[in-house]
Amino acid sequence: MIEVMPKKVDHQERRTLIADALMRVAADQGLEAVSLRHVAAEAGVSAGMVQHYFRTKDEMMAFALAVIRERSQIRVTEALARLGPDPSPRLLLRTMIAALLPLAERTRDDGRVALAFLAYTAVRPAAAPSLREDTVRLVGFIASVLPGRDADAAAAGLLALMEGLGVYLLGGQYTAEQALRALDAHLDLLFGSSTGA
Amino acid sequence: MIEVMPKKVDHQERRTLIADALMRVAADQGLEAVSLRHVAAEAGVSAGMVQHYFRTKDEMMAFALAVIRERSQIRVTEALARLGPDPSPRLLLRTMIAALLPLAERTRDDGRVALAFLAYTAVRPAAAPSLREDTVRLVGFIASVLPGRDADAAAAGLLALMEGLGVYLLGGQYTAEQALRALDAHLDLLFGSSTGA
DNA sequence: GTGGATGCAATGCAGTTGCATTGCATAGGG
DNA sequence: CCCTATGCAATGCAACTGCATTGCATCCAC
Repeated sequence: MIEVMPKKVDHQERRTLIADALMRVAADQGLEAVSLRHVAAEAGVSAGMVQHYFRTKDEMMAFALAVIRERSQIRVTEALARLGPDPSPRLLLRTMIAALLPLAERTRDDGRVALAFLAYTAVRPAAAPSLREDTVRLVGFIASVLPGRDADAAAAGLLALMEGLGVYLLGGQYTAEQALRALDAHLDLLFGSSTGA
Repeated sequence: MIEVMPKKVDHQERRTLIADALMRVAADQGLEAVSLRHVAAEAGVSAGMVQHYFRTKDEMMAFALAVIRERSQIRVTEALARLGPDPSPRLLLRTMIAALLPLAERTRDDGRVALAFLAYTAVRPAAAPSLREDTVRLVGFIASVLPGRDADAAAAGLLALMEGLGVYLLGGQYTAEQALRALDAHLDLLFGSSTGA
């Protein structure tokens, strides 16, 4: 490696460990409960160590956000990989969106944190560009597999539908079944079919 | 009046004034920046007065949330009133949804605060029931004017689309034009037409 | 008047925040 | 064998938090 490294610990691993703790705290007490000491306690390390790996709180937040984005990517990739080769566009989209929705209890925590960050970046536009990038890429991809004219608007709509379903799932307004029914109904419209899932 | 009232000020008006300040603070610094003193300063009153009108911070938050919900109601009602009598279902829905979206700069602040509260209640389910109520009512109303079978799922989808558009508008992912195009495209699908707005 | 309720300001307090600083243990490289 | 870079703990600090308390000015009922 290039560095001189008279060290022994894996820097990146430690940072991820801390980011995990931050996400746990944020998931059940909100982003506003995230503090150096709080995160440190949750991670079972000293507050000083957190400061050692993140010189500032914002740096820690930014890293956590990056972790979340990365994990979403991975979830999608895995879900798509579990499909056979050459799935139908409709199944592809349904699988991808279902993978991103906070449907299971385990993924709800991630969703809560993501939602908190959404509100966070709506006010502190510092980290917004990266989210924007993700969205643009997703819209482009969805549009590329959608039939019909004006695929861009339809793709934007589908993505927004997903986001809204996610929000309502987290707020308890929709049940998982309702959300999936709404998604399937929308896919029915887009693909002109009337088959369920 | 029923009360003994040896007072002179309008209690409700003061509370609304304070809630306004809270919303201004939340809109451009986030809900986590909301504190008694901060809100008081923004409202141009003493911190003690804020405590006088809201015995606890949570009480103040709850009141602000109620104000937001009420204002949304009003915006919708006004927008619908501006339509003539007997508008087409499609125009009705489009008008209603457009009234709820943070399209203009003025309404973006409200949207930011609403989004913050969404994340807030996703973690503190205390105020969630009232939001749930709103959603159920909206879904019911939308379903009642939608054509086609499975109007419930379609209504849930349309509402989720709206919420997602709102989120993306706030995050800067979508422009107002993109959001409206996506909305219209979706309405096209629902109503089987291909006319624009 | 006078008594009591009310509107509001001011202050105090314990707890928490982000961050800077200091101290020390280790561990390779020279 | 030193010695310098690193990992990490501990402490300190000013700022801030929500809230309780106190004090005073006003105003209405009597």
